[in-house]
Amino acid sequence: MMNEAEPKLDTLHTDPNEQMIVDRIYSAVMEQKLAPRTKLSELALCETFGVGRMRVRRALLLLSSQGIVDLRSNRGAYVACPSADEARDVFVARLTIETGIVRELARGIRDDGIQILRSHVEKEEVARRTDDRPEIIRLSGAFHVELAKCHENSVLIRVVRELVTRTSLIVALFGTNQASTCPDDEHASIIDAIVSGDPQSAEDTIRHHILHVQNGLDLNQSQKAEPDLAKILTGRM
Amino acid sequence: MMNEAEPKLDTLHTDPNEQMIVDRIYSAVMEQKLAPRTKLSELALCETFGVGRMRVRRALLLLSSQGIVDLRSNRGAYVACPSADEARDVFVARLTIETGIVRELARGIRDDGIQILRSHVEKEEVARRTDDRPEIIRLSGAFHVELAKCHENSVLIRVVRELVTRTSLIVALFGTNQASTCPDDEHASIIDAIVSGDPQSAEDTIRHHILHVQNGLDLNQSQKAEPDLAKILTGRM
DNA sequence: TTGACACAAATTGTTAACAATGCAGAACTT
DNA sequence: AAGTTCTGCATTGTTAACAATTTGTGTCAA
Repeated sequence: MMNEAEPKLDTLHTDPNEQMIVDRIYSAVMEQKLAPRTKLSELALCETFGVGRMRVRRALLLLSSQGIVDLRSNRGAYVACPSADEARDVFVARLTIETGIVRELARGIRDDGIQILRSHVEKEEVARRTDDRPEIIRLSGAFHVELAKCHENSVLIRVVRELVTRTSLIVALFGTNQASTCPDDEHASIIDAIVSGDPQSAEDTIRHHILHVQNGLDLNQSQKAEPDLAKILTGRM
Repeated sequence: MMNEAEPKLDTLHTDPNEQMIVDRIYSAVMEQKLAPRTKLSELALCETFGVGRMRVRRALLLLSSQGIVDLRSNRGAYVACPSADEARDVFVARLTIETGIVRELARGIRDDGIQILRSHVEKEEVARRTDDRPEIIRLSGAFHVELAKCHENSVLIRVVRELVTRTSLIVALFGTNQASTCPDDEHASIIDAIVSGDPQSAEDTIRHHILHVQNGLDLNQSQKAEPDLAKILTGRM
């Protein structure tokens, strides 16, 4: 029996449908509790969530359709391992979509939206002061989803959530030693730019921010933990 | 026995996987061969594609995750019937994403990309001259996907394809009597704006175009063929 | 005729068994 | 000892039967 690292997913006690399973894995990836290339065996997920194989397989299919999971025929499901090209695609797509979102928000945002964003940044600061690393990572990505939520557009929310999640995988793979998450005060700057009402300024700010994250990566070098090594490490600890 | 309109899907003779099934239904919806609220019974799809129920159910799940199909528990799968709110979301998302795409294309587009776009518009004109309505509809949507393809970004291509398909459903539901597809020469104008190299002009052109399509709809009125009536008509012809 | 109720048929959802594939370790050869 | 083949085990893929729900129909009563 293998004793590879178990996915860090708390067991549920309710009766979850496949969307709950998808969300749980989604969250785990976003919080970098599930590393790229982690094997997601059907049996393990069945036991973790207390459901039949069908539910698990449906959830895995949905996850694979969003690029979060790689489904390899007859070999199982693995947390996705984006290539450098895919990573670039994700960042370009984020630039395209998120700049559009903040430009529109700069033209008019509801007051409660601003409230939510500011309190979100506050939470980030708290997490940073208490050095709660998982929480920092989670909130850091969630901020961008909150921006999309201010737009109140179901399509954009879904797309941004997908892209933020994939960004987590990319950072895990290509991140350099330095702080590999969203820098400290840039989220606050984005809010300020939105509130100022200048679309161009808002666009520039978030573009700078996203590029900042991308520049913290090393997309030209090989990925961390190439397949063979990872296999060795998980096979025999 | 019901004698409702059969889905217009030619039978296949190869051994398709679920992605092929998804693509076929995708195409049928984009070409408006499958109307909203059309029931997609598992048995019918199994026979049409010559596959087992599992493949069909996986395909339907994928389609539902993209808003093309509504999966109602214990009642089956139906071609999606977007609400007016969902329709607005789709158009806002298209504005956000497609303006971003053409702005970037205006900053630099490969020559072969221009070639493809121009020959695409030519095909549209041919189809229009020969009054090939299904082909007009198909090409009209496909143009926007081709724009995304010029960007060579897998994420954006996928999202645009989804949105264009959903737009087909929306037009089918909310379209007024008039020409409910992309107007004649606006696609050519978009190409010209891109080639001119002025991002702002390109953005304005495609924004105008998308809004033009949206204005051809009647999103405030009730949808065509409200549920009850449709039920009556299909139940007893 | 209309409505309610009951039953039958059809369709979807779930489960479990089976088949097929890949993987790992043992045995064998060189 | 290194490499190769073989065999058994574990995991995934598929099928088919079964259960549950909805839907349509027919009967009956008001």
